[in-house]
Amino acid sequence: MEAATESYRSAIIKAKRQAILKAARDQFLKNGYTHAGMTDIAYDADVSTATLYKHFRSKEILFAEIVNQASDHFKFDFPRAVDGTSLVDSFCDAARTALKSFQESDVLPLMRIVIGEVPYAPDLARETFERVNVHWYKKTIGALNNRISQGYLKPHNTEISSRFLVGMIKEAFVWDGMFLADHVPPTDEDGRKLRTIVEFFLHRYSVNSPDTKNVVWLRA
Amino acid sequence: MEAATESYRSAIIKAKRQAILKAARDQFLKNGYTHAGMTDIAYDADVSTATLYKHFRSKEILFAEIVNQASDHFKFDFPRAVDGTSLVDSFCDAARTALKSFQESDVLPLMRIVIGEVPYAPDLARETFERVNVHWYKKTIGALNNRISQGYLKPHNTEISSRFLVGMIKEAFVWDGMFLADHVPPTDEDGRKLRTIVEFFLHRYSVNSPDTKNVVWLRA
Amino acid sequence: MEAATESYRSAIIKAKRQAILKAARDQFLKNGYTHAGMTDIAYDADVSTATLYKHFRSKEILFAEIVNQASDHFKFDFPRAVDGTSLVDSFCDAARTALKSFQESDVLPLMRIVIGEVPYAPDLARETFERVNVHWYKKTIGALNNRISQGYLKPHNTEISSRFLVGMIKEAFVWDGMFLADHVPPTDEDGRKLRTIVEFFLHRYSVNSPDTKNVVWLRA
Amino acid sequence: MEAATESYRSAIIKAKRQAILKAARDQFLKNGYTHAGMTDIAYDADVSTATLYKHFRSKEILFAEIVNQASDHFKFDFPRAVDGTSLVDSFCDAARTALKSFQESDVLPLMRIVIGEVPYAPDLARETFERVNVHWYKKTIGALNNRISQGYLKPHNTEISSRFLVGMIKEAFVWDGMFLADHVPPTDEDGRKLRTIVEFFLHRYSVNSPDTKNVVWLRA
DNA sequence: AATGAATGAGATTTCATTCAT
DNA sequence: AATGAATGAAATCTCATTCAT
Repeated sequence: MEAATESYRSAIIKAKRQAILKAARDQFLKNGYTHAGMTDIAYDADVSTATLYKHFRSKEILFAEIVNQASDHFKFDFPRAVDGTSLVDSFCDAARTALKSFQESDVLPLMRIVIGEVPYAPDLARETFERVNVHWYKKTIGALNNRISQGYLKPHNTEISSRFLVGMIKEAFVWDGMFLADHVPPTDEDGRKLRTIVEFFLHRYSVNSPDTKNVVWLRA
Repeated sequence: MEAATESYRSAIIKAKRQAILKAARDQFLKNGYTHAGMTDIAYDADVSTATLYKHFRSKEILFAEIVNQASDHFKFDFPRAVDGTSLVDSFCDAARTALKSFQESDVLPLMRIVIGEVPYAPDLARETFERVNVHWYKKTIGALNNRISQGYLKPHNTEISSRFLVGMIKEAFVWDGMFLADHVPPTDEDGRKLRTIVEFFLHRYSVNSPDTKNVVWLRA
Repeated sequence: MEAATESYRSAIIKAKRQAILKAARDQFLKNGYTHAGMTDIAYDADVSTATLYKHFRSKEILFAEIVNQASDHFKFDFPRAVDGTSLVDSFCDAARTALKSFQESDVLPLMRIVIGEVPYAPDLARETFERVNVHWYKKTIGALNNRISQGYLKPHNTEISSRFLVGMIKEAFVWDGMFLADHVPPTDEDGRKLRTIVEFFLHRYSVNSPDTKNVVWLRA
Repeated sequence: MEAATESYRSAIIKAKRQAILKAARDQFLKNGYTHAGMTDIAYDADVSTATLYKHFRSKEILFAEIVNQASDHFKFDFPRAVDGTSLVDSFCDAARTALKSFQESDVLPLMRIVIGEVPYAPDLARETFERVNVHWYKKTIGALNNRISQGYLKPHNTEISSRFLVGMIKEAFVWDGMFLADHVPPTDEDGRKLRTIVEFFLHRYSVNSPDTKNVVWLRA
């Protein structure tokens, strides 16, 4: 009986925690860090401010939790290449997976806030950078190394080339959204855009792209 | 005499205006938008708050002025290619020019704040985006078109390729600084890094890089 | 027990709210709307400004509350006529009731402030007008209609005659107080003044005052 | 020559004074006393604040000047009765003259401000009361005494009866405008309204209205 | 365990008036 | 005589956090 009561209670507590997190996320997304009020968050979560503070010792901690939760959501794995898929298609699939996860995790508007708070919460920014950006690099590096060992790509420094690939993808799909609140990523042409990027990338690194070792660049 | 007096007075006024702008910039850079206090700015500029408000009608307007000033500073022109320079070198020069202007204009830490304020000052963000990002694209497009018309690059859609080039440069030199407050751009290896990017770019678009029209990508 | 605690707490809250209202009223009456400071009100009510703002979201709302409270207090009913009272006496009683309520509700000095704020708070002014002036008219109209149906007054348009009666009473007892801060309504002679007004009124509308249908006004 | 220059200068000074008064009036009418800024007034008058203060030592004095100017404008004289006019018509003419002057002097919106500032500027309020209200009474008393001495009205205390007459007129035409910013005095039916009031008044005081000395009021 | 009223400290902004030029 | 930039003082309001109940 006691045990049942215990677990019932803890279920309620967990539910409240979730309600707080949801309310906080909404507030942060709507109003930014500073203008999201703890009082409002508590009100939206149908909880007293005291309870809110029982769960999260400070606003900063609460915000960090939200951001970390979102960046957890961003942790993705590239899909295995389906047999008979062209190299281009398989890279496109991989890129699409990353982008989809990025968009669905809603991490971008939170990143905006994190970036704005860099002077005040540098550690959180660093952590977010690790969880989002570095994660993306690492996954890409892994995939590239994999293709190299399978003989599809020329051996090369994938730490650098991964940056090239991710850099182009972010430039095309992410950077604008940093500045433009209502920026809706254009899902229609995504396919073509991604394909262009991937082909550009393979021009250099695919094993069956022509060698350029002896090319002498023109003068200009 | 009158004119002299007039100019002396207006010189003082301008000096005060500059003092305010400097104090404000420092405060914003140090504390971000919200935590930079108008009182503190006035104090640092050795001016009463009332005077501060005579010069700038609101905090928002003051901040916008600072951001616009910085992004004005970012307006650069690519250098003309010196005769006998290799294509690679000339592209590296151009990229270095942009990066140098970017770093010297101190626009990055201000962009952080602008991004944090996107929900509250979307217009400022959009304007900054235009002045910084779009400016960078346009200059690059111009340079690329120039090289194409001179026969150094294969004809192609430079709207897209410029994004590739800028995207890789920003990934290498800018993006990290978005999140890391104390990020000092590694000026030492800049040369090598830039060169790698440029060479990667030329692999695809230089007229004397091998054609890949008939390449059939492997399956994977 | 819980209920008791609850009611104890809520009693304190109500007390604080009352303290705020009292302090605010005093401040407004003493200094007018603009010169009454929220800080001072909070200080007088022995409460922090934050608490003050928890109770009343803005100065405007606080003021409106006070005005509405006062005009609620002004809501009066004419006394029933005691048997054997002369018509004059019963009208005087009625007028005295209205005046007494008006003075005790302290609505006049608040009306001064409301009037001063007409351009800024037109709705409050309109509402006050309804609650005070219109209320007075309506009660008077009801009383007049009542006397008409009982056969004491000639049938006539009471919408108009009520204005006459109220207008004369306000001219005699209210209007001066609009302009003169320390104006103490002269309670001594009230009786005589009121009686004169009432008799003047009955000269025209009492059933046993002579008919003037065929009077031809002199030329002048 | 000197004299001419002198008079030219003083003409300019007078013009500036007028510009200030006009700008100030507009500001006060638009924004009320407190929110009308001296800086704005100076700006609108195309004059420096220092010059403004040369002309009017303080805001209070400036405001008083404006109000007094308006109430000067209200100083009217009843028209002489045209031969062959009925008593009613002549009273209506008189009342209309007063009302017209009241409306044209724009004194009402200024009176609103004066009333709002009673706690802060009691002397101005008292003076305005004298210039507007008392002036109105006195003119009316004079006219009434005149009619009495000419044998048109029964001899009586005109200090009291003037109040009755003015009170009813103000109730009908002024009072509402005190509270309702956009209140436009209904010029269409003015005639009928005024006539009703005047006839009501003459019922009691005209020499050829029936005597009521021996009327015994009913009981109720 | 939970409440939510209360808080201290600080935010931005506005004002009538002065005084060096 | 005239300017208008500068000011000190005060205004309203908001915040994350605490603590008596």
